[in-house]
Amino acid sequence: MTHPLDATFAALADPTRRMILSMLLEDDMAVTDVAAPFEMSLAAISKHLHVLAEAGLISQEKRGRVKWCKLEPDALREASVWMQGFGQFEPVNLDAFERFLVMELTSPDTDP
Amino acid sequence: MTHPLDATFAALADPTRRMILSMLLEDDMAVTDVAAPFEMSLAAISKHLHVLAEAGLISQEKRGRVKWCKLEPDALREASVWMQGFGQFEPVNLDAFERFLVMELTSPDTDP
DNA sequence: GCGATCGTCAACCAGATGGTTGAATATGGG
DNA sequence: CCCATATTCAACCATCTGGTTGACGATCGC
Repeated sequence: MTHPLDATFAALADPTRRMILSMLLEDDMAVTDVAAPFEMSLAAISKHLHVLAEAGLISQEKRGRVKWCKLEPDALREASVWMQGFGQFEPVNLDAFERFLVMELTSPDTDP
Repeated sequence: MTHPLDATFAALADPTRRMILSMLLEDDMAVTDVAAPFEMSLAAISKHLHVLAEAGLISQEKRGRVKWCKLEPDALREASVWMQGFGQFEPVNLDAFERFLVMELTSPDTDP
């Protein structure tokens, strides 16, 4: 997996990771707090965060015991630009985004 | 893999598949013609096209012996909307898109 | 009808992915 | 110093992925 877009899209292909990104939209979070709402182990979430960090979608900074996770929205720009080339570029619609976020957050993320 | 966005992003995570989409931007193509520029087998390309079709990114219509592949850019809209929520991205820049396409097309897609 | 062309299917393989558990490494608090 | 907290590491496992090859079913041209 050499092209940066490979890593970006692969990272976005997992619902747990997309959920994490949505959570980080609100505010920076510690790893443990990121993991709290999920049913999987902390180690699994740690791996997911590693994937997101490798893709440049988040950054992580350790302060004391706590590793803080921060959204890096710039990493989405290349992917966004790539995708936009394929459609009729309607203006960005944040209301639609809110709807999708709600859909994501209300749909079962782990296993029903 | 249940959420539609899973399939969309997973399909986009492969450079061969992104290349195919770029090719279909130009015009509809038969499976054999899609496969021509790649070094992998026809069966492999057939699988890639299946993945793209499952994700709704292309449609396929068989006319006679030939199966025509058509880009379905609408399928990118949900993914695009989802992504756009993460940043204030500058207005869509088609020149930038061209640059990325060129990068994709000039960078080795199979194995250097 | 026959042979060539178009495309998929099936079986197989190596390697990546997503999860688990248990041990290990810091760091902070009292 | 000791214990609890925060996070990762290592080993392991099942499943998915992306590729191969060879056989197969359709369809076209003649």
